[in-house]
Amino acid sequence: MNRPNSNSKNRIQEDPNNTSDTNFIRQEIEADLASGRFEGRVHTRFPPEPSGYLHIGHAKAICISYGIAEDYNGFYNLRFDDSNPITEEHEYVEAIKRDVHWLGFDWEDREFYASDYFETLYEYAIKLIEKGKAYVCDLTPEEMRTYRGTLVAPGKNSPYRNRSIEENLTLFQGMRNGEFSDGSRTLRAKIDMTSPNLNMRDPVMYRVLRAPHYRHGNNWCIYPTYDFTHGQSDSIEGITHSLCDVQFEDHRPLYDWFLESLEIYQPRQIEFARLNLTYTVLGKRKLKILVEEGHVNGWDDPRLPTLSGLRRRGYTPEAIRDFCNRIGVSKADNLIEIGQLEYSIRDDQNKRAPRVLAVLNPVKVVIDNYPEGQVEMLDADNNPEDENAGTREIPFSREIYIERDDFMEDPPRKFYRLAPGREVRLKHAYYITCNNVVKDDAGEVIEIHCTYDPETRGGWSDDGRRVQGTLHWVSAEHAVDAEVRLYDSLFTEREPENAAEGTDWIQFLNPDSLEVLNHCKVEPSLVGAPPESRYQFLRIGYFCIDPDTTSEQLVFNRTVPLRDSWAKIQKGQK
RNA sequence: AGGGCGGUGGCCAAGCGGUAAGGCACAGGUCUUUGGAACCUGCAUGCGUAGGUUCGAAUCCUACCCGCCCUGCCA
Repeated sequence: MNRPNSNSKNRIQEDPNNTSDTNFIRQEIEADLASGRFEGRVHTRFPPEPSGYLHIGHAKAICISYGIAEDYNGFYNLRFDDSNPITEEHEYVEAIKRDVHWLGFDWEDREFYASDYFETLYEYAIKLIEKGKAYVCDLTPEEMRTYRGTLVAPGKNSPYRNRSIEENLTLFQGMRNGEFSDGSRTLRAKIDMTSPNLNMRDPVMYRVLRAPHYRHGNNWCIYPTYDFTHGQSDSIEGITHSLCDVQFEDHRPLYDWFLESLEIYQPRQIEFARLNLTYTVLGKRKLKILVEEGHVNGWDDPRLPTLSGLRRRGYTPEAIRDFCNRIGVSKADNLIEIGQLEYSIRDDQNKRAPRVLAVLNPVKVVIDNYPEGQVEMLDADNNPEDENAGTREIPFSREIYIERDDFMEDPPRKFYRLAPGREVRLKHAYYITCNNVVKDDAGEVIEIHCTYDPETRGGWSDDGRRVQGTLHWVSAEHAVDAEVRLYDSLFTEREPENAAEGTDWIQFLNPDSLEVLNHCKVEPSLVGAPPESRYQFLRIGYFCIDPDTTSEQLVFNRTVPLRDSWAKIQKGQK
């Protein structure tokens, strides 16, 4: 990792869009740096449990923890908090690593697993028993709940709380040796059953659980709880700043109690608010339900806010990091509008995505005065926002497809597109004027007849003539068929989880979140593009090649539509 | 109800006793071979409420109101 860095922080502070440069966490870290609290070190970590895929909320956490380590010239670890063998799988480890790398972060050789600390944790537990600070308890789960008390009533001491150190040592060894049945005994911290902080009411440190661990097989039949694992893991790794969700704020006294009782190195935990997004759900359990109950097609369904879903949808890591920088960091509850995320990908793709012509809902146009059989290759710039993007050639011929929405027989005011008697520009090609239309028996327009002006090649007119509209098109003879998947929000409610008292969020799934269009017409240059290639379909939106694409069939995902002020005008007219 | 943490424009978010940054959204406008982009303009006499301290308060004090989290041998 680069050492002294005097520039990266300044670079960030110069970016007016970045609100993270002055956030309260950085202020605390700077105070620690100034006071020499951690000998000037900054060492953070991202501690996922491998029981699901990463989502945009994790991206926020990663950007905060890793971004801070980078900016203060420190280090960051990736640690899997894998202390519950029931829910964890190796598949998730791989998926998480892939996503973190994809986001653009490299933890180098600092990849750790809490489960690798099991032996140390076991020794820590014995140390607490020896200090009289932990005891083996025989209460059943139900009994323990009763003894714990309530939010307003204090708990009462377990009848097993005063076992001798010797007996506790023997019993705990017995737990490890498999002498007791699952759930029959626990090791508990001896703290204070009357504490107003429920986490301090003699929390469980170890449970008996005969389940194979994905990394350690059947080596263990007792597993430490998260509370007894997390803080010590940070300590073992020499983390200076443990940045986490505000939900762990009242666990901090417990972590500190363990660390102080164990007399081991103590990191500083700082909490921030988790991300919430409109029209979706974030939260491992809910996402898992969507995937496992088949409401979506896997963890990488483009409608999901998972990183793999966003990737498949066409989001770039740069756009996601930009989003995370823009939303800032605080402790206040928040609900970010999905439009904020969309802004970041549009901004990113506007600068980078090659423009191509594609017609999603085609209607044929015949240019009556264009020579039959003639084909011209026309120059088209690949990206007007990028002067280095170059140009390509696209074929033009007598019959083309245009968007059905770009023609109206009886247009309203402000409709700048094709209509009988109207002249419009075909992007990169010619001006055409509509003469008449052919309809089928149902009255639907099936063919639009036009004439073109040969003097307007390239889309220019020397006589100063102005046309109101510019249409995208594709030569019928050269067009390639494609499947295009249009996505809308996964939920119909802004806050599916809070939409109605006592209702199930799943009922707010949007039945129209996926619309598949077949026989869309795209320009031939798109043949052979690899998955994840991203384009702007001119005048429509940003699209990305889906991995379902074969040599026979192109499949595109719509990442996000272009902003559409015509749609707004239409809405206002209704 | 006990504890913890929050409350600055529609959504985020700076602000740290000297008179409300910025982004998204929205509304106008300029420009335009994408109704895109870019550019310009507008958008909190107000910081949960009520008092108080002060020459001066979003910032300090007091009380109250509202929201979120905590009663897994999940993380």
